[in-house]
Amino acid sequence: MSVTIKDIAKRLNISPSTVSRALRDHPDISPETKKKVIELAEKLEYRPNVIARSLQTKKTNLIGIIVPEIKHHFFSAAISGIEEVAYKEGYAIIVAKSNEDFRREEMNINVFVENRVAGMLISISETTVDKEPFHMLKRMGVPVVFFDRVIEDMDFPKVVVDDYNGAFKAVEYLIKTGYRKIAHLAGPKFLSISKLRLQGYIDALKKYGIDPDECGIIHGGLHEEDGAIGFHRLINSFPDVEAIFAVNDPVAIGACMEIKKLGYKIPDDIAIVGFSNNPISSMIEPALTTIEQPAYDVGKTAANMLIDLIRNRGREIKPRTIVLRTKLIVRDSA
Amino acid sequence: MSVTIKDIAKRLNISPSTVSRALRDHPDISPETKKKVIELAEKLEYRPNVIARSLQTKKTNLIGIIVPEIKHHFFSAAISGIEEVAYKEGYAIIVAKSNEDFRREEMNINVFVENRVAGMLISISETTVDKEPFHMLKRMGVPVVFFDRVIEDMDFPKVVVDDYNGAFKAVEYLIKTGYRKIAHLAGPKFLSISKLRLQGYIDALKKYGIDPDECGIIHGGLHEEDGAIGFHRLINSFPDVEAIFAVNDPVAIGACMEIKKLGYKIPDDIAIVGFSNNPISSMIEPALTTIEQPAYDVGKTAANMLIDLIRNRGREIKPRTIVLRTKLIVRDSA
DNA sequence: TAATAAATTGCAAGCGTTTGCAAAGTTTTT
DNA sequence: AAAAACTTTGCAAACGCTTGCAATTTATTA
Repeated sequence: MSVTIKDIAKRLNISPSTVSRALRDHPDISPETKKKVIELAEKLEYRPNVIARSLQTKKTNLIGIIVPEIKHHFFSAAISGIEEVAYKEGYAIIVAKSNEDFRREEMNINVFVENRVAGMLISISETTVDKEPFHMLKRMGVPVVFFDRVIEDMDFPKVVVDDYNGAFKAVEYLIKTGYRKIAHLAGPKFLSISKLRLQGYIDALKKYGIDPDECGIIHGGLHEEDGAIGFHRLINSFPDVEAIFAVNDPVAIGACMEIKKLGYKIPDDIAIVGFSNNPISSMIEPALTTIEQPAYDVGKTAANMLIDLIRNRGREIKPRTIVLRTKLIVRDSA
Repeated sequence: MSVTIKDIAKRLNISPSTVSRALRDHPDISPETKKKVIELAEKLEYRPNVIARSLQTKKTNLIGIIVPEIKHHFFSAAISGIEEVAYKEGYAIIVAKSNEDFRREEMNINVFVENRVAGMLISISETTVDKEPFHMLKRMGVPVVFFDRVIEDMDFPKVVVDDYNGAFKAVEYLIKTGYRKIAHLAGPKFLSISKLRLQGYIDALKKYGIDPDECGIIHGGLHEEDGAIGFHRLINSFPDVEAIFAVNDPVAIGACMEIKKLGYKIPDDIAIVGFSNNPISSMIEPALTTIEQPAYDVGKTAANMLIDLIRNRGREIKPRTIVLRTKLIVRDSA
């Protein structure tokens, strides 16, 4: 069906090895044969078979990406960033989503291993507790970089945003604006990002002598509906809440909708700050004050780290964590 | 490094072929040897080498996806849908973005061909005019399905939304609500979706005896900024515009921002309808009336078609076009 | 009991490349 | 003119798996 190096060799009465070398511009081959080979290859529309090459060289140009969900803006922007550097460096990306399900995550990891990807970029699901699949990757020597949602105590490199500081800045801003009763709509308890944002929130309150226990911390999911539900629970337990720091923008927006529906005014009755700076957040009414999270850069940085890792295989590289800076974007909701 | 079928064979004193068959549960192999093989494979953490298998079987489990941009909601949702069915059917997806650049699109196509993907799902860039790369795919016999942004006169199967009808419905709704001077912020001229939406707009006007030439058709890009720019040009040429139909939500939203900035009220001074039903559109103020475009379903449908194509290779399948229905979502902007 | 059939297993080739090394041909050096 | 040194090409094995067919072993039948 498709033309191979052998076909070219036969038509030119030379050996496959010569063709192979000619096509890759090997210095051993004379200019004339190179010319002949390349011309015929073009004429026949020869396409190197990467699969055969990979089998031989034991290398692939595939980078595997696992994310909880593709269509969430943070992840799709991160993937876009990864794709950008992967493309420039000659890698292709293969992406899988876990749907926040650790079993599916494990399946995806297996598929990637079986496809012998050069390395993986992983953002774990919120249900991931079993670390065995990741230990397996370690044993197999697969280069892995975690991004955003990481497993803290595994020594793979990580790229995260400064969740703690971002949260701290957000809450500090609220305090300085004059609020005291500042509640937190927190994320899933086991997720590193939730924990860090929660801690930043708590520490900011403490720094200004506010007792977190009297403010209201409501754990929930990461989506809009969780914001609405969370706000309901909040307003029941802490009717005198003045401001809210939400674990992310969707939750903040969900809460906003609910707040407005219940007839409160933002920010006059209740102020609110989100986290992520989703494109949406600047367009809602009132525009959401939030923490900018450089999703695209997270992707690019993680991809660059991974490619370094892949290329330096052998030479030991110390796993390190890169923390990208967040920025407070003040708009109208606080 | 990693353990192979041969390793298992050697340790068990049997032949590689037996191991191969045992692992794939071939009926020829006795239950006892199967058991031995499977147990040892697990103990040694054997992982089949998909690359070697692909080389042998001349099949891969890779589906290539090319989109103009990953982070746009429509595409990320479509990719999510594709991933869903691909996962279920045992395929992995490899995704590349063209950045709306036809040269990069061609590069991506080549990479996919060289990786011998089982098939491709393509949504073309807005700069694509040269069809040669696609003819090449045809010559090579690569299964391809276009989705959303298609090349109309190529006989690959296509999955699109009913752009024409969606546009028609949107404009008809505006007319029935009482507007007459209805302008159109159109997309890039050569894109099928632009053309169809434009045609739907024109035909709806004509049906009700309105002359499109007196309403204002402004061509531009597909992003927010294009909406702002477009509205500016519009209001200069057609100061008495009453309503706007925008080629998509980002453009509509960009126009909204500008409209509000210039002090007009929506929908009282100017009504506006978008296209896509981006998540954003329900959250802005006023909530955007728009046409729902089932992005996730487009992805799923296209993936299913492609997999059919892949599996039926040989048996001729007539390329056909599937048109997914759109729905008018009435909210506050019109 | 010998012949036949069925159940297991192994041999060997092949998928399309790459690559170390040998072979042949050409040029330079002594 | 022979030896040495390049230059250019080809041989053959290898990468890890699959598979048609032959070989072996075991069970069945006449």
